[in-house]
Amino acid sequence: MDSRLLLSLSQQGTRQTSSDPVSTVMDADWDLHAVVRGCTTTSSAVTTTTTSSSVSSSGFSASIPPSTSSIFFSVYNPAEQGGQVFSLLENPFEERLSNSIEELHDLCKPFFLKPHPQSFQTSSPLSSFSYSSAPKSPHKQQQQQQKQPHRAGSATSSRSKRRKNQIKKVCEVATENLSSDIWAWRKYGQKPIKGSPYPRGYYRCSSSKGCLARKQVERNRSDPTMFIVTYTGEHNHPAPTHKNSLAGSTRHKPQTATSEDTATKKPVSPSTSGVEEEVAQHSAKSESTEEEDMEDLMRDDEEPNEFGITETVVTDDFFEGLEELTGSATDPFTASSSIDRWPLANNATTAAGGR
DNA sequence: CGATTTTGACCGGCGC
DNA sequence: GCGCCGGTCAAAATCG
Repeated sequence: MDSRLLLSLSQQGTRQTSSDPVSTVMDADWDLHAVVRGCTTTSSAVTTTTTSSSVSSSGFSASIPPSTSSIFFSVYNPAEQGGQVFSLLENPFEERLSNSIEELHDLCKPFFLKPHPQSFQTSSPLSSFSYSSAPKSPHKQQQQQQKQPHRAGSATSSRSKRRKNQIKKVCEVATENLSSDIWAWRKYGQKPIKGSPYPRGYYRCSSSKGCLARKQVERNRSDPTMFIVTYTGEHNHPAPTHKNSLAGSTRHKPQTATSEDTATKKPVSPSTSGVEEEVAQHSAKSESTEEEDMEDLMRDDEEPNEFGITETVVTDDFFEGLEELTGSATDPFTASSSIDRWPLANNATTAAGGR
């Protein structure tokens, strides 16, 4: 029902005070925050990459569902404390959208034109989406590669400096689209996050053993219908051509299962487990068709969008911006139906890994 | 039997 | 230097 495309590119040197680990990504002088919010009327209509009003000069592309009823782009430079907000209502994909997209594109140019020294992976849909920060130190990847069998002592080197300078891609994904992830993910942890009522699930790519890709899924506290998916690392293997062909795809549990069930079990979308499982279950019905549709669309396009529609490249100020957007600009569509089920998952999960 | 999830513990980055 | 907290590990449980 509510799908949004939230695009946020940020480069900033004057980083806003944020302790969020996400905020360590970029270093530059300006910040571009493009928020595209689409509100689709039906959950089945969500995924479309075809009408992409894409800003793709450097591989960045944004797709907007045709049924989008309203779109907001906000472009701001935190250094100036200001910004422009393009509000596109009604028929956003007509002239005005294109105009605004162009505007946006112009605004983005400085960013897009920056060289991409390090794309995440060429075969991944994310690659079209990825940006690269100064490759200061891919610590995490190194750590993972060096991963040692014993945690104590020897493990120390493997985890060192894992947080800093880590390249992350943050996406806000609607519940319906959590299943749109084409990759196979295996959950390896879950933790309650301070300040958030919802736990965060940690996933790694299960398609390939040495794959360094990581994914974190967390429910958006200000908009529980949305999930914040953070990708780190990169896949070292091509994306599965078809979801059903995912290696080591997740198992299927009967409906009784609280967690794994929908999410990881759907052969198609293992990505949605842990936190989002309830929601995934909730939307399970529509998923089959939805995904079929999407795959059709994907086939039409060159590359599938990993998240269906709602993708976000976010760095530093994602959550701040998010709060502003979802908070101040409350949209009626976010009142969710699936939240009700959340407590279940939450209960089941919060106990996990906590401390 | 292999793959995945669950979950408590551990480790280290980071802020104070 | 200390404590908090996020991220990861790995054993156990579970499932197909």
